[in-house]
Amino acid sequence: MATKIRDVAKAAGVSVATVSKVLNGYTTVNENTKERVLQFVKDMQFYPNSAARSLVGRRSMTIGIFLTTSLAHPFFNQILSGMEQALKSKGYDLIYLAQFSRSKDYSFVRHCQSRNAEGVVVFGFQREEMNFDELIRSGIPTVFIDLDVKQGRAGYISSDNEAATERTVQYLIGLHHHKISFLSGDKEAYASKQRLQGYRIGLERANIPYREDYIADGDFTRETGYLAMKTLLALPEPPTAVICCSDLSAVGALDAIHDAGLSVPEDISVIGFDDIEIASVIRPALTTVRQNMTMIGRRSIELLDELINDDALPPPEEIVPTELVIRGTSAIAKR
Amino acid sequence: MATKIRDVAKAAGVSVATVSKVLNGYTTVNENTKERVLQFVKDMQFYPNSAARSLVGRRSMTIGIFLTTSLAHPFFNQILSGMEQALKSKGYDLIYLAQFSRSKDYSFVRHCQSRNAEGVVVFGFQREEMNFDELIRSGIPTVFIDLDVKQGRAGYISSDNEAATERTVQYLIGLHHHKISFLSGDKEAYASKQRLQGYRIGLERANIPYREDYIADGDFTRETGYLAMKTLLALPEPPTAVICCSDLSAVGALDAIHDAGLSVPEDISVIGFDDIEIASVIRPALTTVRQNMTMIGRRSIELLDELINDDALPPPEEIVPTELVIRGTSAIAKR
DNA sequence: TTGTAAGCGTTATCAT
DNA sequence: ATGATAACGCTTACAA
Repeated sequence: MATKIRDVAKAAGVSVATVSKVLNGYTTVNENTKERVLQFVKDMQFYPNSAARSLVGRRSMTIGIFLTTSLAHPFFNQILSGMEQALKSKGYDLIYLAQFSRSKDYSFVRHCQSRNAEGVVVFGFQREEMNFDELIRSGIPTVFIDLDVKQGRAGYISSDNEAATERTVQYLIGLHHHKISFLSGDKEAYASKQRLQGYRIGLERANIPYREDYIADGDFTRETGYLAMKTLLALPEPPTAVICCSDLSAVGALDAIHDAGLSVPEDISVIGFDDIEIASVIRPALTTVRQNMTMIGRRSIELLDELINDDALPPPEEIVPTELVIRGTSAIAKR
Repeated sequence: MATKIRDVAKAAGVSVATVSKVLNGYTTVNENTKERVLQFVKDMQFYPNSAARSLVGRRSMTIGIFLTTSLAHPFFNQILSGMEQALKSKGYDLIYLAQFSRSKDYSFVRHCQSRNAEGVVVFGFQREEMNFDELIRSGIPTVFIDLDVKQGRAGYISSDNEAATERTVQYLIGLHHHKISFLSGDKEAYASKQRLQGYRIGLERANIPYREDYIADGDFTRETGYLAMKTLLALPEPPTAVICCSDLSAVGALDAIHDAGLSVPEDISVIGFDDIEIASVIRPALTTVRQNMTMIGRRSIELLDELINDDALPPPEEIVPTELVIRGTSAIAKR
């Protein structure tokens, strides 16, 4: 059986109330008693039962996470790894709310409450995909990753998608590209929209007209990247550079380009997004926008912790810088 | 505020005990009352508070997971995705025990107890790396992934590492390779040991002598794969085929081979392990052993569930089949 | 078939 | 400075 507060109290010759006070940092306890109690807590390896704690309304030190694993999340490891540091230093454990379902009966809020989660991180969803309104209205501290919700007690964190593509466009223009395509991820995805926006701004700043036919649809996967690139190549005036919404779709685009007998970067420059491991492994290595997923993971927890500890705090909105990593798939435009 | 059992009872005009009985599947409750209660439970979106439930000794429906994220786990997503299905169907949520620490004071057991985890999955550790003895002795149902613990209430699940490399050796011998190297992962890792064992058996069955100098050290990463391959290439009689312990180290090996001015598969055949996305993206695509991580994830939860529900159950030991995926980095040995 | 009430381990209020 | 004790939301004898 696990050690209980009662056992510790008995051993230390004090009441449970005193032990509890020591553990909860009350200053009204004698220094000597405190020392003794702490010693027993340590020796007896007393870990307070979190259920009992939650029940009396004390902090549960639990953060919930809602996740779609059905989608491909090539970097959830990195996010988790980033989260871990923050969770440790703030003292939380993380509960993956697997019972989440898409059925009408399901309630985010009820689920969180039943698990006594103090706050929740949401990752991998699109805005309209789920009924997040109930969650947002509930006042449960929430941090969305890659979804711009900023309302009540719900804020978000994401990469600087817009700035990233704007910079990428500038970079390509610097290489004398004028026919620049944008290979979109899922058009409904927040990240895709932001990146498209940055693309438009980039062109505008350089006085290059925006062409509808230079926008190709995809959904972040290699397969759609391939298909989309084929379409672009079939254009009467195909692009000399293409900005992709993911490294995977960039790989698909590269496949299509090779199949068409063209070469990269001589004929066409290709830029990815994410900087997953694949990017540096393929030949030529992929020029891409590196997302700092570790940072996003860490900060998501830190932001949530702040939200939990201060209910007057306005919803956070944090944009994490990306970095253009120039490798072998981009070069000066062919004359 | 969240709906409580008391609220439901009041609304349905019964006692809390009756509601509880309905929820816990007691048969001693009138069919009509049951229906009515269930209707209210649904309408009022009543989710029982799991802390209160755990406290009275009922099931917490919580499974813990200990993980090293410090190592690279390119497929934790897949494991999690496999787990998800099983968690859903069995009704568990998964708590990531982030407060885990390597300090002397830390106790796996206490941590699990304090969180009321009914069982725990352990992934990414080596046997001697942590003090698992306390956990194993505690009687907490435990499933280790990729670590052969089978004792008390702790069992394990892993790929058929040994058979996998034995089959790979056979395959290479079928291609007339006789000088076959083994590029090890971390030598202390369970998976590495098993794979080395399979390699030895494979050679033995074909009456090919085992050569110490054909074994190269690594740690699953691209960097050590590169270094190890360099060493092998510097041998007076270099191998014509090399079996790597991960796809990443295979990529490193390929780099070294190219740097030496040799080509794959013409001069040397290279086989990876894992079948991560990179394997099918590189050119030539990597011949590799595919691990079914989704299956491992799903089964780890199912096994744990069985262990939880039957305390007479002997510790499980489940070996998940792998599959040799033949692509472009393996060919008939050069004459 | 239903209800009453004790108890799970902890915190917090109120005495002492 | 310390200790009794009610309360948290639920399950489960036991009583009715």
